[in-house]
Amino acid sequence: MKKYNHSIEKKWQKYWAKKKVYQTKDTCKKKSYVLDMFPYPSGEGLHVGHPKGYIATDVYSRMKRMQGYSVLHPMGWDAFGLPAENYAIKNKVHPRKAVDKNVKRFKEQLSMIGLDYDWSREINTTDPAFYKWTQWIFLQLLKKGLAYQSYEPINWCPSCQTGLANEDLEDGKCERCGSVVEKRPMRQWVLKITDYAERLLNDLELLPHWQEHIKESQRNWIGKSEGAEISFTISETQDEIKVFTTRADTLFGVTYLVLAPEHPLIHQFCASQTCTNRKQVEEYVNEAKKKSEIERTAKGKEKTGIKLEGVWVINPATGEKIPMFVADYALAHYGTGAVMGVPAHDERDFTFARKFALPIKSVVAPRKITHCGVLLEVKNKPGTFIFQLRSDEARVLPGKIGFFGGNLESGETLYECATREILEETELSIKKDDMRETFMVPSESPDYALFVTRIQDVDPANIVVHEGKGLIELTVEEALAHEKVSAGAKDVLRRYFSAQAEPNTGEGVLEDSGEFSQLTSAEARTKIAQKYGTLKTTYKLRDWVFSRQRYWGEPIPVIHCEKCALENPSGQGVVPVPEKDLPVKLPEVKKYEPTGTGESPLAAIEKWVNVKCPKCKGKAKRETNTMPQWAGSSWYHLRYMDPKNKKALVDKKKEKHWSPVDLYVGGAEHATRHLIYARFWHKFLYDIKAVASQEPFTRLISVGLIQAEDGRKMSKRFGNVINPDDIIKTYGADTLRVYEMFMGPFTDAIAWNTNAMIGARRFLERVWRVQERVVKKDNPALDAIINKTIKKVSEDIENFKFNTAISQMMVCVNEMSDKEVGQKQWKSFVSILAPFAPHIAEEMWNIAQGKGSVHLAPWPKYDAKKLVEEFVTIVVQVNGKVRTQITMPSESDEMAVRIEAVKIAEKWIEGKDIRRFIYVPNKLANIVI
RNA sequence: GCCGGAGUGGCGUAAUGGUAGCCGCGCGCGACUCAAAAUCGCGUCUCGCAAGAGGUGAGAGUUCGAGUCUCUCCUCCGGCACCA
Repeated sequence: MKKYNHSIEKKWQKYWAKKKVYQTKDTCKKKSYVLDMFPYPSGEGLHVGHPKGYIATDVYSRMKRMQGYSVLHPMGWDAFGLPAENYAIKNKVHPRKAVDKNVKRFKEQLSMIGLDYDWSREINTTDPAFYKWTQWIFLQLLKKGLAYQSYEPINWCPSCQTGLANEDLEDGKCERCGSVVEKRPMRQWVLKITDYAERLLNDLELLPHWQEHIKESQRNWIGKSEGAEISFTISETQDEIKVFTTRADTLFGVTYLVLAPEHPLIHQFCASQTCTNRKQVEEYVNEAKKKSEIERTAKGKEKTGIKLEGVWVINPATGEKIPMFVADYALAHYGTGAVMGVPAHDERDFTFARKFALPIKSVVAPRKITHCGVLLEVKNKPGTFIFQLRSDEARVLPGKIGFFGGNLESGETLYECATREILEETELSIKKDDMRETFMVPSESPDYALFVTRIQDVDPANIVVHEGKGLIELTVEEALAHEKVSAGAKDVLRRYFSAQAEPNTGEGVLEDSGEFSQLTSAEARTKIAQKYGTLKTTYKLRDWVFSRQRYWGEPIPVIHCEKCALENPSGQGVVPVPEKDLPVKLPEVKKYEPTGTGESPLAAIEKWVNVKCPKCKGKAKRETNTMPQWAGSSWYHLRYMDPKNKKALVDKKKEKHWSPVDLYVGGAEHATRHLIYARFWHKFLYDIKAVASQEPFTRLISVGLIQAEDGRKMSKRFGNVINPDDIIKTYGADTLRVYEMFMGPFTDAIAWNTNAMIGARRFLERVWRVQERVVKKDNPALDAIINKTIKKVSEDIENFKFNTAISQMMVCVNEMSDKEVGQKQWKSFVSILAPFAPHIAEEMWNIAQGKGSVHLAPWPKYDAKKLVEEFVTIVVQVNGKVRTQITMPSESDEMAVRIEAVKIAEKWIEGKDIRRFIYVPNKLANIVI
C-alpha cells in the first residue's frame, strides 16, 4: 500500500465535474435547499477563515444527497456596491473588469477545496439578466407605494461620498470606511420597510430554528415600543404639539417640554416672532446641526438646550403653563421629535431639570414605607436555618423563624435602618462584621420593607435578642418563599432607598395626580393616555434609504418628466420604466468616480440620461441614483431555483418546489442588515403572490470566525493571513476541511493553529493505513463501534456538531487500529467520512471497488441491535461517591446488579443499613446507606 | 443601563441530571533506527509513596447524585442605547 498522497485531489475534482456528480435535479419528493451567504469577490482573495461556512454546508449537503434528497447547493457573487467600486478606483481598473477577475480567482480557490456546488446555477448580481429582476422588484414596490422619494436629511459618508441607510452605520460611523457620517438633506429614494415592522417582528416566532441571538438582534433593531401620543397646546398660538411617551402615567409630573433642534415648529416660532429670543435659538439650532450624530449622542455628554422665551405650553392634565426648550437630547427621528419633561421620573429629564433649575414634581410613589423588619438567618450546619425567636424566649432556636422591626428614623435609608435594628435588638451580640449580606426581599405587607441578613461564623447560642414590641412570627415556609422570589438585593436597595439624589424611574402608585391618584402605574398609563391622547406604537426601525450617489449599482428604473409633473403634481413627475424595457443597463463609461455633489456619476452621461418620457413622449431624464449593495442579496436566494428564466424572476412551480431555503449559513454580522432586508423583500413578494412562503430561510446558523494564530482578526493589515491555497498545496484540501470542522463548535470563534491542523492530516493518514487490514469478512468485534459511529456522525451532521462527529470517527479509527476490518464495515466508514474528506474517501471507495462515486452512494444505516455491547461496565457508588466498578452482561436486571454491587462495595458499607438502591441501567449503581 | 450568550487541564475542546476532562494539539518516557524524521506504545487536572482526598469563575440551594437545574454575585463576548 502506497503512502497517502493528497495529489489525488485534482483527479477527483475533474472526475466529479465531468460526471456532473453534483448537478441539481429539480424533481424528487425529498428536497433540501442549502444556501451559503454569497461573497463579495474582493480583490484580496480568500483566507482560511472564509470557507469555514462553505465547508459546513458542503458536508451537510453531501450527506443529504447520499440520504436520497435532491439537493440545491448553489453559489454566486454579490458584486455590486461600494467594496467592489472602491477597490476598482484604488486599482484604477473598471469595476466590471475587477469583478470578473476577482470572481475568477474566488472560483478557483473554492474549487480547490472540493466544494459540491452546482456551477451551472452560478449567479452574479451585476449581470443584467439578474439585475433586470432586482429592478423589476423595485417597480413592484413603487407600484404599491412602498418606494417613495424623500428630502429628509440622511446619513452622508464624506469619504464614500454617498448617502447611507441606518443599517450601514456602526456607532455612527460608515460601516465600510469608518468615517464619521454627516446629516445631509438631499433627494433620495426610500423603501417603506416600516410598513412591515410589525410582521418582521411577529414572524420571528415562525422561525424556531434560528439562533436566539440573531432573533434578539432583530427585535432590538426593530425596537418596538408601546406608549401614547399626547397633545399639548401652545398657550400663545393654540398650536398643538404631539409628544410620544411610554410613561403616560407620569403626565401630571410634566414640568416642561423639549423640541428636537430639527422640529418644524421652531421655525414657526421664530418666523412669527412668538419667540422673543429667536436669535439665540437659531444659533443653538445651527450649532446642533453642525455636530455629528456621534458628538450629539456621546456618552456622558452634558445636556445642552435653550429656553424658548415667550412661548408657554399647557399641561393638559394640570392646566399649568410650563416652559418650552430646544435641546438636542430630543431626537428628531424618533417618536414625534418632541418630549415631555418629567424630571421626577426620568433620568435624562432629571439631569436637564437640575441644570436649568426646573421644578421636579413627583407623581409616582414606589410604595409607602414606614417600617423596617429583619429576618435573621444564621447558617449553622449546611441546610439548617436558625432564626431568632419569640419575645418571651429571647434566644435562638433551630428551625424556627422570627422577625423584628422598627420605625424608620428621619434621614435614614432603609438599609441603614435594617442594620441598626439588628445591632440594637441583638444587644450587640451580632457585630456588623458578622453580617455577610443584608438584602431586601419582597414583602406582602404594604408598609414594611422586609430584609434578610445572613450571619455566618457565629455560634447561634451566643446570640441574645432584645425583648421588644412588634415581634411577629412567620412560618419557615413563608420566610423561605420570600427568599426564593427575592430580586437582586443590592441593586434594589440602592435604587429604592438611598438618598434621594436620583429620579424614581420605577413604577408604583400614583400620587398628586387628580382622579388617577392611588392607581398603579400600569392602570393609570392606559387611562391617562386615552383621556389626553391616543395609544401609539413606535419603532426604532427607519425606512430604508435606497439610493446611492455612486456608479457601481443597479440603476433605479425610473424616469423624471417635467411635463408629467405639471399635469399631475402629486406624482412628482416620476414615470416608472415600462417592464418591457428592463433591464435599465448600467452604461459603460470611463469615468465612474463619485462626484461628491450629491449627484451620481451617471448624471454626467448625457446620452444615457436624456430619454423620451414613456408616458407623454416628451423630453425626460433618467434617475441617476443607483441601488445599495443590499438590493441583489435581498432576493438572490430565489434566483438559484431558476437562474436562467427570462420571463419571470422565478418560475412558480420551481419556486414552490424549492422554497423555502432549508438551511442558511453565514456571518452573524448580517443579522440587522441583509437578513432584515431579505425578509422584508420576501414578505413583499409573498404579498404580491410572487412567492409561496412567508419567510425565506427556515433554519439559520451563523459561522464562528476563524481568528489568526495571534488571536486577532485575520487581516492583511496585521500580516497574519493564512492562505488556503498554501495549506491545500502542502497538506491537501481534505486536511483543511477536516481541521476546520474539528476546531470546535461551529458557531464559536476560534483561533487558527497550523500545528493542531497537522492532527487532522495524521488522522487521514491513519484512516488510509486501515486499508492494509481490510478483509472480506466483517469483524464482529467492530460491529458496536461502527454502528455507534454511523449513528453519531449522522446525528451530529444534522445538528451542525461537526467537531464531535470527527471526534467519534477518530475513536472508531483508533479502535480499528490493531484489528482486521471487514469489507462492508470499511465501506460504511468511508461513506460517512466522505462528506468531510471527499477526495480521500473517493480514492479509498474506488480502491475498495465501491460502485460509482461514493458521493452518490446510499448513506449507511446503523443497526440498533448492534449498538449494544455484550458486557458493560457499571459504576458503583456509595452515597453518591464513586467507589469501584463491576462488569456485567448488558441489560442485567436490577436485582442481579444489586447483589454484585453490594458484594463488591462491602468495604465502604461497613455493615450499615442500605436505605436505598438506585440503578441506572447499564451505567451506574448507587448504594445509599 | 436593558436584552441575549458563555466561563471546564498548558492550549482547542467533550460530557440525555449518572465515572469530569472523550478527541485533538503540546509535553514527557519507551519501542523501532547507526542516527534522525515518520510511525507505534505508555503517561500527562491538583495534593499524596500509597490508600485516598480535592477539583468545572465565587457563594448558596434542590437531589441518592450537579459542569449540567434554581437563586445571588463576579468576569468575558455579542446586540441595542440621551429611543422619551
